[in-house]
Amino acid sequence: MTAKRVPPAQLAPQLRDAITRLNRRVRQARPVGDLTVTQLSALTSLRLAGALTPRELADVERVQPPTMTKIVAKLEERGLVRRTPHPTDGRQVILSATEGGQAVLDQFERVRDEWLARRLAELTEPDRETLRQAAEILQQLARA
Amino acid sequence: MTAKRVPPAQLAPQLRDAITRLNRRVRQARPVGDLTVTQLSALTSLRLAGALTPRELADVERVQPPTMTKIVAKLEERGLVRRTPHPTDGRQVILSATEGGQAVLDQFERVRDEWLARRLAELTEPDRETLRQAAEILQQLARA
DNA sequence: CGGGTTCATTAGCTAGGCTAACTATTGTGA
DNA sequence: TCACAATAGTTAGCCTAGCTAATGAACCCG
Repeated sequence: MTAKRVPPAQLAPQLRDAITRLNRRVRQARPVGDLTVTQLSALTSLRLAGALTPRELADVERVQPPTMTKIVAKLEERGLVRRTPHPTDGRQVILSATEGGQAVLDQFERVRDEWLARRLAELTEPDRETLRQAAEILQQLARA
Repeated sequence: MTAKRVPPAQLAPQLRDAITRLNRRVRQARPVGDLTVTQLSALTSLRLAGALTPRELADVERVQPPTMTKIVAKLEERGLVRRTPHPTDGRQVILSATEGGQAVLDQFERVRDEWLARRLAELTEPDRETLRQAAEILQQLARA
């Protein structure tokens, strides 16, 4: 794959379409049970952090608080997340993954035949390396 | 950025989260007027192809026909897309971009201060090259 | 101590997807 | 030639994913 200098204004539509289409495809493939990608992502962030407030989790996931309220409600309904009162501030709650939530994530991390992992396994090593680097840059862009 | 061998099962969550978060961000930034990213993408595909049936456009955009029916209805409402009867098959319609639709896309292609284009302009050339290559791979994954 | 700020939630909305079912049209085989 | 199967697009209904504005409870600061 030879390098071609593509100006940002031309790369933007290409990247946007790629992101849009892959996102659709990824969302259809429920990686674990019937959790949505959004729920899975929030649960993963919660587990990585140990505990977060709804506002913090919303920030990490790049959504507004009301959206996170609903996501967390679903996870709580399924027993995957617990809420505890904030030790010093009555306005806040502390969220953490329950053992059930951790188990779901453990299972997810071991899945090798999940759609995206399988597709990635079919790529060449250099292509995977490109995507690994791209993932970091894309996360950076999302934080901008 | 040194290369690190990351197995596919580990890369999958990283890539998925990156895609999910950037997709959210990209959707908030309406690149042209008040067209959504989905509408813009469909209109772009239509313009590139010259004319497509709803089924064909749905295939290109990786959505189901009922979804494309609704997307096209919105574009038609705004006078950006026209429907014409199929010359030989009464079941089908032919979709094409109107002059208004083409003008919108011309305008979009000239926008340099659109959010994503600006973010990309701020990256290093090697990072942009990584994303250019990644966009191709991601499109390929979306077609899988 | 009162007003402003913060936190999370609720209400209401749009967009984006899907499946199942439907209607109209075409194609095929007996 | 006709009946049935298949196809194309749409409609209905549903769920997910987001947002903003408003609300109530709690906290902070002058």
